[in-house]
Amino acid sequence: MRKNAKFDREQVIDKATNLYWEKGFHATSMRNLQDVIDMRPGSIYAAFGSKEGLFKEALTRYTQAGIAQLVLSRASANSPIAALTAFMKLMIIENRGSAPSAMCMLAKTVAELTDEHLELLETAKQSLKTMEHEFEKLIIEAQSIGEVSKDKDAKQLARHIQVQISGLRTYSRTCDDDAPLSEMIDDIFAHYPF
Amino acid sequence: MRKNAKFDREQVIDKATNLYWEKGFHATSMRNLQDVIDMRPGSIYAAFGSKEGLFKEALTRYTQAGIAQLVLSRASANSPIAALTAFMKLMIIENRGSAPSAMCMLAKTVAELTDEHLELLETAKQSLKTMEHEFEKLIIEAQSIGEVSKDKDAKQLARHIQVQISGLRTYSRTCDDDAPLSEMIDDIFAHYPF
DNA sequence: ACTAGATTTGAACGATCGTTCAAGCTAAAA
DNA sequence: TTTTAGCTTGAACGATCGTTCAAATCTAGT
Repeated sequence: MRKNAKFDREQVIDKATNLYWEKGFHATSMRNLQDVIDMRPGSIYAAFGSKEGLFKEALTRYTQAGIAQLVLSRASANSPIAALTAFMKLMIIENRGSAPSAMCMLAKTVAELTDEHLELLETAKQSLKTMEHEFEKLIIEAQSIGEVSKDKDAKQLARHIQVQISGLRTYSRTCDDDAPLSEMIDDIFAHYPF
Repeated sequence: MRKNAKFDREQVIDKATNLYWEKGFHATSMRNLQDVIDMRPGSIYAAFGSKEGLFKEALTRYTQAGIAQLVLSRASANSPIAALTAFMKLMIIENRGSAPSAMCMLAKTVAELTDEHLELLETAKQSLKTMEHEFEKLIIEAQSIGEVSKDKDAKQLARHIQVQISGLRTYSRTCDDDAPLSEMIDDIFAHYPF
């Protein structure tokens, strides 16, 4: 006993996440993963159980990274709404070229998977709800400092943001021009329901 | 020659479209398709060339059906905006249970595919642009009858609708409740940018 | 240095993938 | 009725799929 795994679990999950994010669940083969994370099948199955198991960890990792990025955006912004704006521009515009996919991995997953992979589907749905709740917390903060009216329903506003992100990231796949995207993001917080 | 194909090409493409729409390109196997459309591989390849060829025809068929539905909505509505509202409620809420997927097949395709299937990806992107243009035509009609201000940019409004549809259909995958969806659709045309 | 137990390796499994094609069938033309 | 050209059939192809496991390797504890 006592022999510890020699691979860096976090690094491996990161690489797997990027591949899954780029190609989707079905188009990613275990052999693709073997190459990218530089592990042999036996080790992968010992560590993660199955292709689904590794994907599930990738979803979790992706969600944690998303929340961390939102926290980071809040830290470097002057207000909650400024943070949300910066976060959206980062996800939708700035990272468009460098990220594995312009799509949100969670949205891409709920779009791709069916009941055939119910557990993964539910995990992705739950993660989207988690992100929505993080948006809601920022909106409540905005209300507490008077940046957003207390008359508004924070849940409704959070839902609105979630819809806009999904819509804009899908739309960004069909247009190369950044300008309308940036304009639309600014408009979100300048008009109803804000 | 003289011997005609005995299968009904339109019916076959319809069935293939529904299967591709439900499962996506990669998760749909030629054997799944063989079962659903009741043709043997040789006939399928003679008629459509490849899995990609059949998918391309499915995308085209799906787009034509979408446009036809929009025309139908316009015919039974009193105004262009009422038509757009009805169309969105139909796509996003009413057909949610009966359609192969809650997602738009075009959005699902641009989310799933990468440059590895460039031709299909471009076809789907183009079809989304086509739908957006159809929305624009309805908005211009709305402007001509005074339902929408002529000061507004029809292209911008059409883009806005496209984003809302993608966003709402993705969101509808994560929530079972129809009420917020219906409310959000009504809100689109009651507030900025309309 | 030796042992023991965990990890890693990579060949191999049966299943399924997209696709092909020779043979059989069918129906219009002769 | 025979011919003939196009359509249909389904077995089969090589490739690749997700996964397994016995053997080799490694390292902490003695």
